[in-house]
Formats: sequence, C-alpha cells, structure tokens
Amino acid sequence: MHKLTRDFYNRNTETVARSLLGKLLIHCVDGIERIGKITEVEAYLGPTDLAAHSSKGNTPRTRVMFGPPGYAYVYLIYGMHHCLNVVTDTIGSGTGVLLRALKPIANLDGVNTRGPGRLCKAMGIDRSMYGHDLCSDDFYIAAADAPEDITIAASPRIGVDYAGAWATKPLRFYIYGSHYVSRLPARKQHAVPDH
DNA sequence: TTGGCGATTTTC
DNA sequence: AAAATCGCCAAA
Repeated sequence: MHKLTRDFYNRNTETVARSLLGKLLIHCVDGIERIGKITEVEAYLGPTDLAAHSSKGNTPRTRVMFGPPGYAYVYLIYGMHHCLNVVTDTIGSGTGVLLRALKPIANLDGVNTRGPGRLCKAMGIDRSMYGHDLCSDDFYIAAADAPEDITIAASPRIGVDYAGAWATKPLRFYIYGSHYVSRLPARKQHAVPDH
C-alpha cells in the first residue's frame, strides 16, 4: 500500500477524480483501521461550476476548498448527513472531488458504503475532520499493492439539477460494472476511456 | 435576527 | 412521495 502524496491531488480535478477510482480510503479510529476501495466519485470544478459549493464564494464553509490540495472538505447536508470531498488542483482553485461510494475492504463488514452520507457514517467521518490533511497518518488515501484493471464510466452528477448547464455535464465517475455504486444509471451505462 | 435551502437517506 | 433536521448565508 502506497500513500498518495500532495502531488497526486495537485492536478486537474477531473484527472484526480478518475485516478481516485480503485484507490483505498483509510481512516484509523480508536486503533481500528477502516479501509474502503473508492468506486464512485464526482468532480466539482470551482467557482464557475454552479453545482459546486465554491460557486458561492470563499466562505467559512467553503474555505478549505480554496486552500491547498490534499485536504478534506467535509460538510453537513440536510441537517443529518456528512459528505467527504478531497481538495484538488492549485491553491485557490476551489475545486474538489466528492467521494460517493466504497467497496468494503477492512473493518467495514456488513456496513453500507454506497452513497456519500453512508460512506462518511461507515468510515467515521464527521465535521471534526473538516480541513484534515489527507497526507497524514490516520486519514489518507493509498494505491493498492495490486490494483485491478478497471473501466471507468461517466454520468451526470447526482442531486444538482439546479445547476443549469452544469447539471448535465458527465462529471460523475464510477467503476464500470461495480456493485458498490450508489445509483446505477436509469438506462444507458456508458463506458468512457480513462485519459 | 430571520427564513430558505440543500452534492441525502429513510420511511410511508 | 415526503419527512427528517440544522448549519450556512443572504437579506432585512
């Protein structure tokens, strides 16, 4: 297992989003190491992306999105669920990748890890992790020792219908054919090549 | 100070 | 189909 370094996150957001698929999210809580393989993500492209929280500007809530890459942007949604994002690209870009689903690998037996809210609940992530460094020792992402060959599929992002033209852009990426995806597309599941 | 509103999940 | 539930933010 090889921990991802800051350089990994300091790249184009879509590239990071695709690259995150198949990687391992690891969180040590009370000495227990929970591990899940990332199977579904969404890219949020900064202030011009009307679906991104950073389109509301640099506020106390979105502050970390405008900081350096490789940090956790965690927020509370609908008053009850937490969502985890990874900050990407250069400082000030306001970009990030939402982690939406995992395949349980370790200490997640019988836990539902599909959906951004369930993912956080399963991994023990809440607002106390806001701004946490993902290049740290207790909370990080790593490449698997023997990564599987995967095919990446794309679709519009979930729950952003209000975002006008941005709502339909194919910025949701997931492992084609994986059972561990929060929602399967209604009709066509279109595979796209990774770049 | 107030009111509307979610990058969701669960339940009816 | 609709509730649950609360921090954030713009407007007053």
